[in-house]
Amino acid sequence: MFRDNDDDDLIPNFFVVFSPVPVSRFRAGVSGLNVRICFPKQKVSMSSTADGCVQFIRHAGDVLFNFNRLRSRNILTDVTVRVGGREFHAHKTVLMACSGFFYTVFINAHKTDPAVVSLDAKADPDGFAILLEFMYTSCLTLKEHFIVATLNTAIYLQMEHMVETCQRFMESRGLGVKPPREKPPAGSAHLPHDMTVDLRDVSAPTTHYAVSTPRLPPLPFPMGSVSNAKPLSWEIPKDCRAVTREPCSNQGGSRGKCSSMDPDVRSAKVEEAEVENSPHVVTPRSPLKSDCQPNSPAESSGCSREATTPLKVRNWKKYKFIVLNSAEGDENPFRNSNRALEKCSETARKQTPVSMSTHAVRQESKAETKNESTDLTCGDWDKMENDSENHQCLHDAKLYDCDVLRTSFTSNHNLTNHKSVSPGEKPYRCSVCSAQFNRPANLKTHLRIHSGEKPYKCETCGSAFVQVAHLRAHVLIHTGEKPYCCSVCNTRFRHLQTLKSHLRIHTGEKPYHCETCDLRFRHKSQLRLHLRQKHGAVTNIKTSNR
DNA sequence: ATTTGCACCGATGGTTTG
DNA sequence: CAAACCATCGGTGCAAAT
Repeated sequence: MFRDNDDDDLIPNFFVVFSPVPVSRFRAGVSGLNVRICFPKQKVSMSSTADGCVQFIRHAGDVLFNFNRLRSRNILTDVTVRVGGREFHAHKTVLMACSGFFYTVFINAHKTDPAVVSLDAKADPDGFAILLEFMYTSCLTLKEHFIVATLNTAIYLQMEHMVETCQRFMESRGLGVKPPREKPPAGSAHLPHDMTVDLRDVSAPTTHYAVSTPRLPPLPFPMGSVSNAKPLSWEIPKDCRAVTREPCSNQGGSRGKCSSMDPDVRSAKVEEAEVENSPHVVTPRSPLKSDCQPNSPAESSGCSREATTPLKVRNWKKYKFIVLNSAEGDENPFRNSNRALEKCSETARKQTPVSMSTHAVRQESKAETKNESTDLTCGDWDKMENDSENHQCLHDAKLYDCDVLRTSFTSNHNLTNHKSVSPGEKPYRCSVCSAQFNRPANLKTHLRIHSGEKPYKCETCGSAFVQVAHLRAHVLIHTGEKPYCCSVCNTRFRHLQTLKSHLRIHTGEKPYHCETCDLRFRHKSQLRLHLRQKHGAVTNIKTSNR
């Protein structure tokens, strides 16, 4: 079963190691789970190899962690493993990468994609749960109650490092193992003999077929008498004293290779195994692998729960909103966005006229402070779908208008406050540059420019910012989030201003006007350049429609 | 050479909180 | 009601793409 993590956050799948430099000196972007990093060669000092390869030291672990989160939400899981009446959803690629058994099943199932794999009854569901968790977390939970189940299942799944680890665990606890009651016949394969696989035809997903292993496509190596093979089984002796067991040929050889091996060679291999593993104790060996079968994940020297506890990356929640959050088991984030929108709308109906956008974001902020999972909020919807007409209805709250400035306020109270301080009144003056502000807070923010104070630091790269909004915009680089979508061409942008600028391509708007020669430009930089080249100065830059 | 996207920065003002 | 929080805006410069 899936072990829920203490921290519900996802972590980005990259971690850049470099000396603090101005963020403008590099560009980084993420598309989904892929990261693209471009560095100017001379600007950044970083951890890299001589050939310029940038190593993302947490990448592998973070990717695995994200896979685990996907599994927990049943997103893109493409196989159901049935073990002892229990069902486990997982990703084939992960199973293949960790288990020789699953590798064999899936690599040979290219024509009939198995959506359900039923394991032999000898595979223990508790043991499988432990091993499955290991596959996704790199953390193997060993308990005496389940050690035999784990060991047997590890053997069944051909996870040799798990087998070895289970054995070491048993030895360390003074537990012993009995030899199999029946010595497997020579040449028997390690692959469980009576595995059944339900094959679901892709074109007819509701149809299930049950076939036995021998009817699977050919294995990488000859299987020999698969149907006669007996899976290994150990039992903890009642007296828990260490006992010996006999070498098993089906453990020491390659998967299914013994049958086709020259008898002399096979004999030599068995003898070699016996010598290597002492006369009485044989460590189950991993079957040889085909060319591309991955190694079984090995125990990390630093393996511990602490080591696998993800570092909290606060702003990863934003990425989660778009990619992975939403309700359990729902693969479409936008569907959940609608759900969240409905929730937001419901809330809006109950609210007095306040800004739902701000309100929702505040709720998100609160929830984030409490480290709670939050739904996509109205504000997030704003960022994701700027053209949401339905959303507008949420903001049809009663407004209070200022007839002088032609602005609106959501409460008469704020309108009164507004009128008490008119824009011509800026009583707060900067002692350094004499700039004036209408609020102390604005002056306070301004003063940071002079003091150099940048209290908002990015936890990922260490960049600091004067305003928290700047930090929020910045972290989008790390999360890869591009919340602003062009409704015309679906191009996504990280910043609203960029989207607005982009939309001019579709609308044909050219708001920057040269009054001298009546030329119009889409970007201010174009106008500036024009003025510099044609008129020799940068003056009177005005925009229309503003 | 021009267009376009990106990121940072300073500022403003709506809203909430205590 | 002051302080704080927050979203948003406009501006700027840079660099990649065309």
